[in-house]
Amino acid sequence: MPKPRSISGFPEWTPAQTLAEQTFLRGAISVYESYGYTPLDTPSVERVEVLAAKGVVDKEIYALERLKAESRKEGVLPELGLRFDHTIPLARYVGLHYGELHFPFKRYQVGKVWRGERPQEGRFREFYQADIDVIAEETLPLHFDAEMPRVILEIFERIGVKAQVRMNNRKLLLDLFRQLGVAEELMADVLREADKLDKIGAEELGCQLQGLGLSSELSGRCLRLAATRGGLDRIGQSLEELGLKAEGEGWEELSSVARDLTDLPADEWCLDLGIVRGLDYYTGTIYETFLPSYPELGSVCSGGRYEDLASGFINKKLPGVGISIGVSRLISHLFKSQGLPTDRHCPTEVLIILPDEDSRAKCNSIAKKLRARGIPTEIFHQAQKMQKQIRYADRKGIPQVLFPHRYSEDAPQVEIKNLATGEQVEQPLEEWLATHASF
RNA sequence: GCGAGCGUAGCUCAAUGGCAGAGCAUCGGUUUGUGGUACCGAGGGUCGUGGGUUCGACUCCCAUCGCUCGCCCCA
Repeated sequence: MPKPRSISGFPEWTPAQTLAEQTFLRGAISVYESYGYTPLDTPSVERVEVLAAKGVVDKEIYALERLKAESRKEGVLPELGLRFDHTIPLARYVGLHYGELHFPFKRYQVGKVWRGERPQEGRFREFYQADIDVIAEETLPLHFDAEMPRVILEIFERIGVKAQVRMNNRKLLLDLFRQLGVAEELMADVLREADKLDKIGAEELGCQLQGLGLSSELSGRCLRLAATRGGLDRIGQSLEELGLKAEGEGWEELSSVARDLTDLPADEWCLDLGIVRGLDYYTGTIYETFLPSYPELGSVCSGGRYEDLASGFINKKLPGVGISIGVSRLISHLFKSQGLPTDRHCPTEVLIILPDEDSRAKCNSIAKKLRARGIPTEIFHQAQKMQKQIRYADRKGIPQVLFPHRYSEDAPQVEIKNLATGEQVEQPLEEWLATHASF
């Protein structure tokens, strides 16, 4: 028999952790739906030609083949691969089903994606992403760019974790670095480095920029630009100090989104000219989301606007904007730092004690009433000592234990013990249900 | 692709080259209508795998596989 082992980069949680993760996902889904986003569940597998947009076949794409593929030849790519995000599948889907969709198309997709990376802290090869995107025909109102942070902040509010969405605009970013005098051929490298400001610090970034051939004066100005963060006024002021013009399409877009968000608490979002995003396809607003309580975690949720989502698949102009929560990275870090409770090992809210075999019918009838109220209920499986039955509930983190001993159809009295407080009440079942109907 | 560290009980880890251990977890018990704490007890091991050195290897050497953590990259 082979030894059971874990596979690097493929996280596997305990039941308690899985429950916490699934609860988070359900919470995210319910917020997404509250904004009208509709679920989409595309296959895990796409054709490699679809995944390899722009003709680039990345080695991080996992291929899918039969174990004994007859067709495997030297130099011939496999036909199928596992999706590495939800955006490419969405583009393919929209291209294929264009005629059946109503625009703006607002969809969410929660599921696993796969990347053949070298795993390390916070980087997995299989992980959950929870995406929302809006796709429109021809033009997509900027209102949707402002909706993304609203939705995301609401999800983090649910789990009681402070979050801050930082936004920038690709056009503005390019415009400003050009104004500073960064040469076009260096732009990609400069931006890639500028994105690391938070991670490596100003001093190291300065060295890297000069290493690229920037003068010390220019690299200093790039540093100041990348470090610019705050509200609209603050950004405008900083640009003025740097002698840069706050104008143009990028500036107008970013300003408009910012004005749309003025009702949100000031510490939950900001503009940040150091946000770059690696993806080539972002063309407008871009987002990164940070948790102030866990600065070491980096961005847990990012995305942006793209002018042409599906142009490779259909001859239409379909702009979109979307954002994606890196659920696995987030969750695993919260587990490590006790940021998410994992005391519940199962969904059970109430364990019904089984005093003896003759009471089983009675217990079943009580359980049925509880379940009808939406209370996850289990009956202990064997008429064992009470202390064993209660200990079972305690170890699994089941919050309430119900003693059916006095219960009868004529006098439906139950005793219910709260294991957290040790408090025990005796009252008619219906009466207890009326006060505990919703967990 | 590059680099570093680590593989011993379910988990976290000990063990000068000389009998394989602890804590936690699990299970049982401390007189059976009430958990957590405490005490007593039990089960559980091809020391990742293969080779070498040695009277003798968990320990030293080589190889291999795996895991972890960095770098690169991150559509």
